[in-house]
Amino acid sequence: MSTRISGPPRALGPTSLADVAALAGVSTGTVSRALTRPEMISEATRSRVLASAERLGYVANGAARALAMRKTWTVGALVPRFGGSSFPTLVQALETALAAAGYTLLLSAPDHARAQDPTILRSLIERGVDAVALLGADQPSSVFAQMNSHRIPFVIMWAKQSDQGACVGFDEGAAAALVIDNLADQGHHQIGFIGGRTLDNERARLRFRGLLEAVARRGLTLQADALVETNYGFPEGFDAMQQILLRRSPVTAVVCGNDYLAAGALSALGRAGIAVPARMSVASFNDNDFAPYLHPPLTTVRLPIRAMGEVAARYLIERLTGQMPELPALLPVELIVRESTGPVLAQVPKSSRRKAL
Amino acid sequence: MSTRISGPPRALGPTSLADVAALAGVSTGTVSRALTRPEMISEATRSRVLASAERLGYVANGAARALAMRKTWTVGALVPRFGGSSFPTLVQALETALAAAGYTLLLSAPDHARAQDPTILRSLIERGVDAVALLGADQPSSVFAQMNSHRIPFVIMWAKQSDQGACVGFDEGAAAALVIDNLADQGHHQIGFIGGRTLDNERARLRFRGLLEAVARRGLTLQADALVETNYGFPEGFDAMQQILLRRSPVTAVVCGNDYLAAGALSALGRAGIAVPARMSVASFNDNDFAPYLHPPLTTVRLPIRAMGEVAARYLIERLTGQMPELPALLPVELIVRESTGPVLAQVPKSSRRKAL
DNA sequence: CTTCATAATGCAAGCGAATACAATATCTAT
DNA sequence: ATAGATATTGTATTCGCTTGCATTATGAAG
Repeated sequence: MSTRISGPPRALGPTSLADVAALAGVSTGTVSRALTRPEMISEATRSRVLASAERLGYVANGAARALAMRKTWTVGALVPRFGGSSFPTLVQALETALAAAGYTLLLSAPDHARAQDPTILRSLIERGVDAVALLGADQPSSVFAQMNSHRIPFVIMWAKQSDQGACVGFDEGAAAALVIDNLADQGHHQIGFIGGRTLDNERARLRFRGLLEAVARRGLTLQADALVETNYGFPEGFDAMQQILLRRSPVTAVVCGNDYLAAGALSALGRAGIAVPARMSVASFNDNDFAPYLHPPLTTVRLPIRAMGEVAARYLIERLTGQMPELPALLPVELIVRESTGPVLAQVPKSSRRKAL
Repeated sequence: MSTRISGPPRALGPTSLADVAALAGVSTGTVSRALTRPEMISEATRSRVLASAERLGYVANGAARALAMRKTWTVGALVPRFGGSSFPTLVQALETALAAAGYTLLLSAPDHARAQDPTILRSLIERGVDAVALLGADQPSSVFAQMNSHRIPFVIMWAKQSDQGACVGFDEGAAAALVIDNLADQGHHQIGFIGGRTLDNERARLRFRGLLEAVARRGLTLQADALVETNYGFPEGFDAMQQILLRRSPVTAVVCGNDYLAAGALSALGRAGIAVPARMSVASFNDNDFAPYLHPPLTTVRLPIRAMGEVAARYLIERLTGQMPELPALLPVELIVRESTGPVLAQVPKSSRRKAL
C-alpha cells in the first residue's frame, strides 16, 4: 500500500485513517486506537491525533470498520407499513420509490431531543449512505457542510427553496391563500389560528408566515386573542379551542395548522355545543384520511405528502446515476371544501352566545 | 490469503464468495461476476455457480461489497419523529433505546405488497445487521431459517409467544377479557365487533381470537350481523358502523379493533343521531392520544406499545453483549374506562330506533 | 490448419479500518 | 546504572468482495 504523504486533504475520496496518521506523524494503528480505545494511547499523541482528525474532517468508513470488526452496530427492523399521519406516509413513499431502484432506506428518526444532534448525520455518513433526504431546511449548517464535503447528494423535503440545495415541496403561501380566500369570500373577518410551535418547528413557522401573508393580502389580520401555538396533536387542538372559547374571542373562523389540531378543535366545539359551521368555521391543512369523517367533514388543504417522497426519491436516484435532474417547481396543493366551513351568519344575540361556554 | 478447501459450510463465520467459488470449482472473480454481471459469464458456469451459492445459502457481505465498490446502495433519511399511531410509536421507542446503546436502526418498512417478500430480510442481512426486531410472529418460515443460519439474534414484537424465538408482547386474551367483562357486567349481551383483516394481519387475528374466547367465557357470542372485518382506519370504521346500523342489528355494544376504527364508528353514530353510550356502547384497543377527546371520550384498553419497543431493544442489546436475557413474561394491559361505554338501557320503542338509520 | 478477434475465466491488487504481535520507550526497584 | 516490568507505538495481516489486466478457450475467417 502506498503510504500517502501528508498535505491538504486529497481531492480524491474522503480522508482515511492513513491521512490522519500521516498528518499526525504516527501509524494507522495508533490512530485507530486513539479514536476507539483512548486508554491505550498516551495523552500527548492522542490529542495530536484527535486534532489531525478534526482538521481533516475525518469520518470513519463504516464498511471498512464493519468488515474488520465483523460487526455493524446496526439493528434491522421489519415493520410492515406505518399508520396514516404525514411523516410515516412521506417516509413510506420515499422507501417504496427507492426500493424500486434497488436502494435501501436507512432511517434515522431521532426523538425531538436529538433531532438537531449533528452526530446523527455523522452516523449516517459513517454507514456510508450514498445520498440523504432531509426533512425541512432548518438543519444546523454543519449538516450541509458535511454533506458537501463528503459529496453526498441530498435533497430537502418539505421546503420551498433553499440556497443550501435542491428542495421538493409546495408553496405554503399558496396553501394558506386557498384557505383564507375561501373564508374571506364567505364573509369571515375575524379569524383565529391554532398552529404548531414556530420555535422549533420550521414547517409550522412557514405555515404561520404563509397565513399572515394571505391574511394581509385580503386586508385582514388574525385575531390576537384567538392565536394559539401548541404541539401538533389531537389533544392540543382540543385544549387550544377550549382556550379560545374561554376568552370569548369574537372569531367566526379558526384555521388549524393540521388536521389533528382541527379534529381536536372540532371535538371541543362539539362538546361546547357550538354548531359548525353555523357559529364557527374550521379549516386546516393536510387532508388526512380521517378528514372526511369528522363531523362535520373537514375543509382542508390537500398537501402533496406522498408526492414529495416520490419526487425526492426520483431526484436522488437520478443524481446517483450521475445526472443533474431538474426538480419540479412546486408540487400542487388543493383546497378540499367540505362542511366545516360556511358563510358567516348574522349576528347572534349575546345571551345565546354565552351558552357556548 | 489462505484459499479454503471446499466441503460442508465451515462452522466459523458465514459462507463467503471463496466458499462458493471452491464448491463450484471456479475463482472468486467468476463467482462475483456470475452473481452481479451475469452477461459476462457463460451460461454453464453461471448456473453451476448459482447452484453452489444456493446450496451454501450464500449471502453477500454488504460491508465488503461497499468497501470494494465504494457504494452502499443505501440512502439515509433524517426525519424528526413520527406521528402518534402505534407502529411509529413502537419504532420510535425501539430507535431511541437502541441509539442510547450506540446502535443505529436500519428500518425496513415495505408497503403491504412487499411485506412478505423474503428478499427484504435478505437485504437487511446483506447490510450486516447485528440483530433484527420483527413485528409479529407470522413471518414466512424462511425468515426464521435465515436468522438462525446467520446466527442473528432477533426478537419478535407484538407476539405473546412463539416457538421460533423470544417474544415481547402482551396478552390479547387478557385485553379482550377486560373489554368484554366490562360490557357484560353492564348488561350487554348483544355485542358486535369491527376488526382488522384477519387474513393478512396476524395482530388482528389474535385480537379476534382473544375476543371470541373472552365472549365465550361469559357464555355469550358475538352478533353475527354485527361482525365486520376491514382495514384499520378511520374511514373504514365509519363505513363499518354504517353497515351495522343499516342491518338493524340488535347490538347494544360494538367493540372495535383499534381506536381509529372506533373513532370512525363514533363518527358514524354521531351522524346517525345515535346517542353513545345511551343507545350504543363503543370500546376499543390502543388508547391513542386522541381517545380521551373523541365524543364521547373513548373507553379503550391501553396497550404497552412504547414498552414493547423498549423491551425489545433492551433484549437485543443484551443478546449482543453475549448475555441470554430473560424477557418479562407479558407486558401489562389496562382498561381505561371513559364515557363511550355504559349500562344497557331499557328497551326502546321500535319507532324511535328506526330514526337511527 | 493457422491467425486473429472475442468471449470466458483467472489472478491479484486494492477498498479502509481493526488488531495480534513485535518492537521500542519509559519506569521501577534495586 | 541495570534488569525486568509495563506502557506506547509500529508493522503487517486480515476481513470479503470488486475489478483491471493477463491469460486461456472458443470461434470465425482466410
